[in-house]
Amino acid sequence: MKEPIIKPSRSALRRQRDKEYRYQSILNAAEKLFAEKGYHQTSMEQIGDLSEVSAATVYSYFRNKEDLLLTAMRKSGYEFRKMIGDAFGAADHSMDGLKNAGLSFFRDFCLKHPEKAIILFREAVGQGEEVEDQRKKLFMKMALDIKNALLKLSDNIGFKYESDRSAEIMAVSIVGIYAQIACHYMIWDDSSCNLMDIADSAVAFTIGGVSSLISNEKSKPN
Amino acid sequence: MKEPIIKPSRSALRRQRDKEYRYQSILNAAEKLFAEKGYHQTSMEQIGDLSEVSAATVYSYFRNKEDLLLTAMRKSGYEFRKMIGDAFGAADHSMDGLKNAGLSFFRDFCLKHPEKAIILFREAVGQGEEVEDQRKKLFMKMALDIKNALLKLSDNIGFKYESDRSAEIMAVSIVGIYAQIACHYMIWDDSSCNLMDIADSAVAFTIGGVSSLISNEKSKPN
Amino acid sequence: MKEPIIKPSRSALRRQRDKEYRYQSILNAAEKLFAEKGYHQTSMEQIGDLSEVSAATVYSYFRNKEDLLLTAMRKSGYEFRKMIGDAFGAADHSMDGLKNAGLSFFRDFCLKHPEKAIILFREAVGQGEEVEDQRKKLFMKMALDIKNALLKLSDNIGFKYESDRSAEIMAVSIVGIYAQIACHYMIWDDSSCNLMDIADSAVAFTIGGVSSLISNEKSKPN
Amino acid sequence: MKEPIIKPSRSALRRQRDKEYRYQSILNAAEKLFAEKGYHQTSMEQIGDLSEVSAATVYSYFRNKEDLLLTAMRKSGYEFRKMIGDAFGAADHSMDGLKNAGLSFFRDFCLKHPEKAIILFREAVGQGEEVEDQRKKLFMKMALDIKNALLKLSDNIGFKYESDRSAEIMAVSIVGIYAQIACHYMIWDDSSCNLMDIADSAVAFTIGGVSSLISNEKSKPN
DNA sequence: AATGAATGAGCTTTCATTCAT
DNA sequence: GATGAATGAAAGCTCATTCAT
Repeated sequence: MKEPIIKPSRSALRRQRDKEYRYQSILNAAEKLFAEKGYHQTSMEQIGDLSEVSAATVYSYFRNKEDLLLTAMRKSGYEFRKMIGDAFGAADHSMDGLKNAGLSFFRDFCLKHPEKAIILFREAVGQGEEVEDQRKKLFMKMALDIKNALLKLSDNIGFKYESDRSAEIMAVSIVGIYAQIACHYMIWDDSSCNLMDIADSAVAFTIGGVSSLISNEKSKPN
Repeated sequence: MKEPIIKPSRSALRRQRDKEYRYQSILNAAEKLFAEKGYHQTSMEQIGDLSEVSAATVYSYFRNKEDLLLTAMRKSGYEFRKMIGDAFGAADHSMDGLKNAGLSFFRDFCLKHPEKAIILFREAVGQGEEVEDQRKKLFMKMALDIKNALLKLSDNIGFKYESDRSAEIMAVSIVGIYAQIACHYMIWDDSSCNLMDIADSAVAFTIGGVSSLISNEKSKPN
Repeated sequence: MKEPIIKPSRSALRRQRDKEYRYQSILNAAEKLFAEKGYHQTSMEQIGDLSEVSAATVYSYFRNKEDLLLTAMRKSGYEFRKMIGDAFGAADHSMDGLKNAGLSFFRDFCLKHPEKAIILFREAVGQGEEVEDQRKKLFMKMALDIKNALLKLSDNIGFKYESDRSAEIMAVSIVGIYAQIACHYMIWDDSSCNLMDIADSAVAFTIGGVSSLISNEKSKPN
Repeated sequence: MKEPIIKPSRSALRRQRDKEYRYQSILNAAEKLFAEKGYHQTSMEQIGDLSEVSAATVYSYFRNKEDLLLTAMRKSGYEFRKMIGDAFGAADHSMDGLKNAGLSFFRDFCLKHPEKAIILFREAVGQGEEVEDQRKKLFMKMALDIKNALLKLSDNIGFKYESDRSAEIMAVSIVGIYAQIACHYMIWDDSSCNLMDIADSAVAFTIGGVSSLISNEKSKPN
């Protein structure tokens, strides 16, 4: 049965647009405040103030405060993964891709959206069951992405890792490296100015670790 | 004039011992609960209940709830550093020492005191200014320890890193790797059973990264 | 460009009125309880109960418990001063005005609002720095009002006091007399029935004191 | 039956003396702190600290905190009454006696023991049922003393007041005057330097009030 | 749809007081 | 008798969340 196509009226469109705009401005406000003052130190009223609505209105866009954090985290996670994926793909899944992905993380993610990095690596940590559960899922996906990239890479070069596990562990390690470097040099000790130099070293370390395992495998029979 | 030497009475000694015991049992209770239910989900009363004192008594041993977290974090941090330092030193600051330190972290720290790892890597994160400040200091010390170990290592082998910075970044990366592996395979996905296998791989990755940079340096003129 | 005139809607007006009503009923409840049971013996919850709101609501109308006491004190102080001022003015600032003011204090202030007198002369005393500071300021204003009345009075009669100080001291004394009489015969020893007889005597004493000083001055060669 | 007379041993005597000394030093500490920081702002521990005993020891000398306040108040009250009585008696219960008593209050009581005045006129006010009850009794006794003095005075001069009540009211008023002047010029506005000038005026006002009523009576038939 | 207002549900914290030693 | 230690009992206060308008 065909649904009658209702052409949305002009005002309905505007309303729709306004709504979307509100949603974003609230979310942005939350991100900003969570990153700046911390999740617990931010009240719903402050989020309302910054996004120019009342605290009650925030509730018609987000289930609750936790939902705001979850959404912000998911969004950041999504961008993280996209960035990594794009960078890796752009270099045909080569070793250079791995390098690019690492540099891109620092250049395009951390430096451009520090608040996202802070939420992902600090504010979403230690905030109770539901958040932790989502964070776990997200980080597992991130690790999986990297693991797949590593597998593709080895495929391309024509070697394989000792085990599937091995690639996974490397992936998890890489996530750890990036997270810690971001935390250390951007969040704690504001070295934003020369973060890219640091990034170079960190990426070199990463590549070194990966290569060494690949080489090791290479020399092995089988 | 001779000061009378006040020999602590037997009862005073016992009281002293009792007090120390209380202090420890409260701190242990807090660690356990923070790790199990989360910092914010734990009330002072629950800590009192578990350590068989009243909440008010908890306050005569610790300034406030934050103080408990800080103390727990500091303690965990201290043990982390000691473990790493001992393991590295036990192998004469050689490359094996680096390996031992890594394995020791997983074997003697994570598996034996998972609640300490959880506090260090999860519950102490995202808990406001003071805690964050202390955490930063602690993690910087941890990174410094590892950096110094790396420097000693290179001295022993007779090579040096491209720069001081370079060693530092490796150290920070190593902290990141360990933290993330612990989080991933122990906290999230309880693979405690075979954590040591995972540890092997992670350590291999670490060693690979370090070696590669050392080798790279080696091949460089000067 | 013309600003659109925002006419407050009917509902907004009602809300405004409701709010004002709430504020008053909370303040009245606090006054009643402070006077009856004492400031420290009254909890925020009890104030909420009596004014039929929750304790949390009390906090959205008053900063804290102290704020309630301060407000109550200020309000009582304002009414005290108004009453005295009116009574004195109504009799053209004559000696009769002084008398009227005294009688009015007992008749219209103490007997009609005993809780206000109790707050002013008992509950606001000895309650810490901020309250004491405000109380001091209030009582100084009260004394100043009376002093000015005394000065006007002497002007009217054509005599002057030995010094400005002298009038001030009389004023302070008068405040003391009224406060003590109220405390003694209304708060402690409920003689409300014949408080006005007592008032007559107290006022007579006051007038006597003032007159005597005026006379003394009169007889002095300027 | 005759009690055997036990001659107290030397050590028992010393113990007795020590105990008395402790009692006084605790009470003094409490007076000092109550006057300086306020009753509620003073904790038992602080009282202990200042008198060099533990808070628990304070409880073997005084029933509770309220008891300390009550004792301090009673002691101050006793000295107030003694001072007034002596001064009045020293001048043969004449009008000069009244004057002396007033001056003595300011000179020998307020200036010498400001903390006593503060406790009597500020800290003991508004502190709950039991304290208020004792305070009432004390102030009634004080008023009665003065009333009796006034009656003796009128006897001496050969006139009488309109009624017994009349003398009582004057007495209460006088207490009020002294209390307020002390509060105003010593506690609030530290005019200790010239408090005696102020005292002169206040006493003059008092005497004026009394005289006027006596004169009034005198001129009346009967 | 937006919001002012109300509140439930906690939580931390303080202290006077007691008691075993 | 002195005291270190423990605690009961509140109290003040905050905030995420709900709901009537």
